[in-house]
Amino acid sequence: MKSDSAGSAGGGRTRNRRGEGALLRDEIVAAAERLLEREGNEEALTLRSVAREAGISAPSIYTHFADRDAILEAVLDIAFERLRQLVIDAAEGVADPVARLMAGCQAYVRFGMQDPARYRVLFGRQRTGRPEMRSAADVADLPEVWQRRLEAFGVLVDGLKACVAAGRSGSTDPFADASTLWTSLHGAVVMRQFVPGFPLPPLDKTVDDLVRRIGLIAS
Amino acid sequence: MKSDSAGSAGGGRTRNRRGEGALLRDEIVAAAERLLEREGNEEALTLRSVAREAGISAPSIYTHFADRDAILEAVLDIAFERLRQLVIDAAEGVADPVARLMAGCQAYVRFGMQDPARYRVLFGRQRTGRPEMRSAADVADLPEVWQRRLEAFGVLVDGLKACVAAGRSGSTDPFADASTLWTSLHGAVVMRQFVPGFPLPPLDKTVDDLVRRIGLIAS
DNA sequence: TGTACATCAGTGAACGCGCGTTCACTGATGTAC
DNA sequence: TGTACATCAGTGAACGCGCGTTCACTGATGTAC
Repeated sequence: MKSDSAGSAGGGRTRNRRGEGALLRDEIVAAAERLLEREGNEEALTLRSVAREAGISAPSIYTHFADRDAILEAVLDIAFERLRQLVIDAAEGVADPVARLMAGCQAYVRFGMQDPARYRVLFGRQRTGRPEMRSAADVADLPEVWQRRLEAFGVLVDGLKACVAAGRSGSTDPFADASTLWTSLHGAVVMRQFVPGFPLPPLDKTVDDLVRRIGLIAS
Repeated sequence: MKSDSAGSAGGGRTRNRRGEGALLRDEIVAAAERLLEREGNEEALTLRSVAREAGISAPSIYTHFADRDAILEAVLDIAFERLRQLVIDAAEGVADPVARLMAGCQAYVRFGMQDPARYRVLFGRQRTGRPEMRSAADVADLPEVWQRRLEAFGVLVDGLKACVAAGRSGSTDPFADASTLWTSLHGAVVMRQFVPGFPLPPLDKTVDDLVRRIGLIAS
């Protein structure tokens, strides 16, 4: 039944009008997103499966993407933007620095839990192009590649610094402690997905503990 | 040059004598291990690649393993055993409970960093067969699947309990806190592998901080 | 001790599959005259 | 206003690849008589 060409059931898409070929690019990305959400793993995103999902032939992809990896890159960008927005929105408007930091962290893990496939695209496997560097005390010190993608992390660093400034945190190296907090949140998310039956504490409790303890928040 | 059959260069293995066919099983597992170490990722372990590495034809695998997944299972068992042994060895003989807990945690992350592919086989991707349960206060409460595979985790739980008993930890729920410590160690390891250029703190410093802060060790 | 035979370890060729990528093409649509 | 033509969006068939798995087989080795 499933065929390589055309939208498997009934309709079949009508091709874009002349000059509007670029629209297909968005349709392809949207198809990739749907597929990622439905299948739940990155490997399901093959060039051919994306084409099928989009209701076009496989070669049509090449008009808009150089290769399979280019599609994944596009999905990656969207995912980073989504995460960034969620974290920033959650922190925004919260005045108390501890509550603000907490809200950002909770939003981060919520994204990871509710959108596991997309989270895994972001942080799940080795990527190519890994810039190296020695140290940093601020997000602004990071190479541009990191900056673009880790704005969400910046919220975390700034949040902890604000807690220190307000005398609510005893951290003497907020960048380092925020980094450790970040990797711990990451571990909390991915391990919950890896061993879903294991009796780990409720995630929001864990996040609360991690922020207070790693962030050295005075109780 | 590379051929599907025989050991690509020169020799070619001599087949086992009658009655010693089972020896090939170990050779296959050893080949899978070598391949995993060399290639660094689980996906490199295909039935055919393992056969090539072992210097045998692909169908020969079926005498000893039901299918591709069965090979991976064997590798998995070895990896769990290796991790278990490393953690237990590290903790053994250390009298001070805090130092003992610390030693176990350092051994855990050392395994993860030095043997990333093997670590990823253990904790890197979703697995089939996920038993569910609500809560636990002790490793003994866990289903057998977990017990067999998480003896290393048990060392951690016991270690924290010992700290509490010695009045060195303020934890009121050692199982939960040990769980959080575990997922945090996991995050520290995998994130360092994912973003190798990112200026994260030295891992042993991070482990020290995590144990003291999440474990509520009195300073 | 010699020989026929059963058993065992392992092979080679073949299958169908989905993949990424290429190529020459088709047919609708806008544009120039 | 009518028509030839260029352009553009997208297709269908084909390629070679490595994969997991099957099947009928081969040839050495131990065993029964």
